[in-house]
Amino acid sequence: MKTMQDILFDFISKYVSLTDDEKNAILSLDIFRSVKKGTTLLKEGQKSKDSYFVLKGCIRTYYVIDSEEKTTAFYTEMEALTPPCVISKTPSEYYVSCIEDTILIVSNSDMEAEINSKFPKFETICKMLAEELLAKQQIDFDEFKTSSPEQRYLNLIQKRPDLLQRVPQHQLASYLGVKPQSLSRLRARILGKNKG
Amino acid sequence: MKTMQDILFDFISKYVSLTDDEKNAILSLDIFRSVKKGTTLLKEGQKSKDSYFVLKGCIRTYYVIDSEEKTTAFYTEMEALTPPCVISKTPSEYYVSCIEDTILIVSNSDMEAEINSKFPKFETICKMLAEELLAKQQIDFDEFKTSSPEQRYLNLIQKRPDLLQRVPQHQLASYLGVKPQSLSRLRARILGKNKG
DNA sequence: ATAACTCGTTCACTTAAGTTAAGAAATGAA
DNA sequence: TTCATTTCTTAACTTAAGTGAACGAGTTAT
Repeated sequence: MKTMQDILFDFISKYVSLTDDEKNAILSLDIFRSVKKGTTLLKEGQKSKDSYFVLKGCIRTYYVIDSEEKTTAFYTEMEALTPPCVISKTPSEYYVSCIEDTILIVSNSDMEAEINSKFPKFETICKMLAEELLAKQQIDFDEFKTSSPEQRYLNLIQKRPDLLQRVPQHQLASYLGVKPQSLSRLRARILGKNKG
Repeated sequence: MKTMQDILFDFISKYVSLTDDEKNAILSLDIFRSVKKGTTLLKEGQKSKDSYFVLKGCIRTYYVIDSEEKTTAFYTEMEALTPPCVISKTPSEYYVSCIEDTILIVSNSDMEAEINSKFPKFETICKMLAEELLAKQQIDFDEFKTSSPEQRYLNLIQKRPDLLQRVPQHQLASYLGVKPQSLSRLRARILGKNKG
């Protein structure tokens, strides 16, 4: 049975190899955190220096626009989120909350700077991660722009089928860029096509 | 009158300060490149290690889907593009071409690795740039998801009014996620509203 | 147990985007 | 210049998403 630490180091080993010293330096930071379903990690208007890495569970980001929640992203196992407000050093424009009981790595940007100066290798990890995420997100954005809500939904079934199970429909809807009623209708339409 | 080199170093100075040695190391790479309007920098299916930084002019990325061009991004002065295929080391899914006579910095990922090992400071620049771009793109994506084509167009007028002047309508249309006819209609609609 | 909510679905109606086609205006090439 | 091509707009029609309302199923709180 893998511990959370094993999971973390397995992940990092995809990018660089770490010495025991470096591993201990990471562990000494005490960054693992367990949070209950429903917990809000970041609120609109708040300032924060925390980044999140999901080891187990699921978190989502959402805006409140005209007193309506607009969910824009889900982060599940092995996915990382650095809210834009951490980079821009301005109050957050959105909320981050847990939609399942979740185990996270929470890293503070000050702490990161410190470990970066001690172990330059971490700068390399972070750079690679950021570049990889940027490339991935570019592709996601391009797919979103070039497809219809129905295609996006079918695409989601292929790429992240787990989300359909673990996320409420109305949150999925805004993630797909439509209203919950439209997602219902769109699903009924697809079902009809497959039958007829 | 600013030279292209001045423009580059002014930009970098926003992130870190460079010694003359470091500046010379950059210049010795011979990275400046002038390209004519219409030049294709990257084709679908091609492999490449080149990243682009626009000093003057405008480049766009587009997919060809069902023999139709789908423009997904424009990069203008002081904006950088590292195509996903450079990160993933797979053939490119899209085209990159110049829509104006353009002056670029073209940097090769091998070359970057070399200069990174000589001057660790560059790793820091790249990391900051990547993180900043990631944050910026997250916000762009969120705005796209949470708004209608009309809102996106109005948003574009606010945020990148220059694009309306320098980019053909049909390229703007797919950038906004609609067909050219819909963009025409949508613009007529907005005009009508403003007249009353 | 019941009342109040939330969630997902459905329906009827409105609004806007996709589609097909046509024509005017601008651009480029011979 | 002239011819051909591309670009932009408009229009009529189709399709799908937004809106407001209603309903039942499942939760939560009292």
